[in-house]
Amino acid sequence: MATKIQAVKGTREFYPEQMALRNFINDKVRAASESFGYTEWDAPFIEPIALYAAKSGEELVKKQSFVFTDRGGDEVTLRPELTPSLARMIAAKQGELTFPVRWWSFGPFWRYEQPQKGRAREFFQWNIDLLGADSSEADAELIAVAATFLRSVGLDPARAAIFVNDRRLMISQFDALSIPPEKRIEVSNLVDRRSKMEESKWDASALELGLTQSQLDGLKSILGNYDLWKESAELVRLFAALDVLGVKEYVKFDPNIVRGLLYYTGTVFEAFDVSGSVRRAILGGGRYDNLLADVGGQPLPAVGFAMGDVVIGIILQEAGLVPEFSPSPASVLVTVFDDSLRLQSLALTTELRRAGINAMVYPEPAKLPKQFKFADKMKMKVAVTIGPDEAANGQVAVKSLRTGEQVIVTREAAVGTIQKILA
RNA sequence: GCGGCUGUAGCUCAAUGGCAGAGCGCCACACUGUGGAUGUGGAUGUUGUGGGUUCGAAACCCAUCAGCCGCCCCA
Repeated sequence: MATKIQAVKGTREFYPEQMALRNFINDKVRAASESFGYTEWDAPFIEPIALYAAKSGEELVKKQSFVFTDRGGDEVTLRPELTPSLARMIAAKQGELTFPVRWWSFGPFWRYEQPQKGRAREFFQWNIDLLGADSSEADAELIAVAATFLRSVGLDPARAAIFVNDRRLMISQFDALSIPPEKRIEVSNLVDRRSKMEESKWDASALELGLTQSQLDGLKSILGNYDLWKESAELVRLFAALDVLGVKEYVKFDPNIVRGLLYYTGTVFEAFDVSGSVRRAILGGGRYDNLLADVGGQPLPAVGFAMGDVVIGIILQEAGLVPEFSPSPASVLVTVFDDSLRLQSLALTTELRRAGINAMVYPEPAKLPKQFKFADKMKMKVAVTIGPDEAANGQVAVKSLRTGEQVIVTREAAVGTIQKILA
């Protein structure tokens, strides 16, 4: 008995309809990236686990990686993120690359997580980074790329928004409250969780962390102050740049955005669907000026972000923004009337292909209703028939499946007639 | 890794311990040279999987797998 082997937990099978969505996202990602002058690149899909041990955080390495020992005895993992590979590849050619470097990538990643809506163990991720510039305008450019993508897929500012903050600003505010430097990470993590917790519980956690009541009050007033960006020279410059980049309506300052990753040093941002059912970030990123030096390269400022395909895919489907799926890339079906005429149908199909038309021929003689039903289900636009009458007169029957109109034309005029219908 | 909910026809779901069903879809025919509409007929299945309780289990119990929700983490 054949045993059914299931797909691995947390993976997705891409039937043609899902593949079309993946390609749609990929196409828009490419267009947004290239419109700002970014070049496509990629890294290996398997990497030494040690690559992530340095900077990615224990959670990611110990609990969320697909680790295994290869036949040579080396510990390797399916890549859980791209940035460490980027840092290595940049560092290796730091002397010969032309900076600033603008690179983007769209490829598969794996994380051993509990799968649920918006989260899979195997997913595709867009990464885009600008290395070698530390200006607010560089930060603004990445945010503008993100906004350009959101706009290009049809998500308007009422539906999707990018929230921005700056870690430098938050640190100066923490300092003003006399929050000790060693508590910054814990306080940041607490800020990160605030939107998911009840206020009283959140207050209690803050006090448990060792904050005084007046520090807590001060922190809450910071997190409620949406004009705080005016105190940051960097953010003032950033918003001025976003204005002339034409994406200001997508971007809002939010002091509650801090992001979990350790390596961010300045601007941080996250995009959310503000009206749908998915409560997860669409994309997230920021400035990470220390990473290159941390992996052994020369110090190099950098800014970038990443977007997974799962959340954006759900949002696009919910919003009805996915283009209608076309079951076949062929727009023309050539029917096969009977056994004696099948070669004529094959020959005509070949002619259509040589004229640049995607065309398929029914693979065997069958009742015409069956063949027409097939063409209809495949959403093809034209059905062509060569029956005994047409064959005897050197003609073909060309039917537009959209209008239902059929014309009999000479064999020589067939290609031109079909081209006219498809135009 | 932890806690909860769910799993029945291709899909959406019904059947609360007593013969496993409906709608949609699918196939055939009406229609031997033409799709969408309509009508008539037909097939759906190891009730996720394995065990247990019971005269009898889709239902109750245990285990396991998967999906979903939450925690953790994050794209």
